Amino acid sequence: MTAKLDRIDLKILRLLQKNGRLSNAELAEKAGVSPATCHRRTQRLFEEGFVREVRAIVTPRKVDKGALVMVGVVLDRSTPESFASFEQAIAKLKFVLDCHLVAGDFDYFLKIRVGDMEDFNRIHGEQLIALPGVRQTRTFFVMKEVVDNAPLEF
Amino acid sequence: MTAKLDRIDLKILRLLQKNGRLSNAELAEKAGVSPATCHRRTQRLFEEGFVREVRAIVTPRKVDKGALVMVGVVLDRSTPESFASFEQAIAKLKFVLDCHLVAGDFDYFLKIRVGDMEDFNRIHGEQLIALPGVRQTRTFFVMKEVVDNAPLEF
DNA sequence: CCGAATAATGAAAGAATCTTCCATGACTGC
DNA sequence: GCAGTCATGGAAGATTCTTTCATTATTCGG
Repeated sequence: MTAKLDRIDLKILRLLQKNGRLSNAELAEKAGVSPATCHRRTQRLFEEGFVREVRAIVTPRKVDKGALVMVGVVLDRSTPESFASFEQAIAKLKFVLDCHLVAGDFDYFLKIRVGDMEDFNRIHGEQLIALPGVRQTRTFFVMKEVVDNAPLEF
Repeated sequence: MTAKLDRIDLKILRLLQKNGRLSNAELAEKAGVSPATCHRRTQRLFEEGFVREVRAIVTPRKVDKGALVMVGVVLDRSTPESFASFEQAIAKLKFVLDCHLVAGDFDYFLKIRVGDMEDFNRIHGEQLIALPGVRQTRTFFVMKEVVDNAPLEF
């Protein structure tokens, strides 16, 4: 990383992480280089995949997705086919923000956003426990979002 | 929500969620309105907080943060002071992406990004178990990121 | 159903920005 | 020291932003 990114690249990355809609002119000024140089640097950071995407982050509560739920999942069998089948199915569920295969007491951890508890209970009964190979789930309702999706520090 | 956002607003929000650096001209064309109207709509969506922020999402692996760990935390006491103290301390730890107070077997769930397991072990020993009021932690190393930080569907 | 008031729209235009070209300066390896 | 490579910033035409304004659509009381 340090081999590929100098101080200016890091500055651009951090600025864009804070405000992805900065104009090239503003970015250039804040980074301390000319607009032309800044444009080239930024383009490279995108092309080489340092920036995966630039995304507007919508306020969940404003679009009726104010409830957050963490769910631990245990599968019936720990076979590659079982995992693949589960992962294929979960990728289609739009309310799943995170799905991670983990080592420990669970097979998967899910992070789910829905409108409210009632909403979740319906989804849990109709969609989650119906996923292929699910033996049991453990639900952790989030009562307070202390830190949610903090920007990456580097 | 449906009362405040019409079809065009929703289109703009979804387009910006997919590509936060779309120019107003491109946005206007894709949304099917004039640049002037699109500009006003977009400005309103920002001003009224429908868009929390626009952020470049940096590829974790590219900046030596390729390892993801979920951690369940149990505190010694379940008092308001105990929670407040923990939350205040955790907000200062830059490697913590998520920290949520949950109902269930744990008090908090953490989502943490570090360089590798060794990195995590040092952090766990030096910083996590040293947090105020922590009785025990349970670590779930992420072996595969099936879905990470998916965009909100609405 | 009407009409007035309010709100939203798109064309237009000056200001700002983007994006590329190019000449210059800096660094590298021999 | 020197040739080759690379990064830099100025310049400028093309594009975009952002506001103004006249027009159209919508709302609401009567």
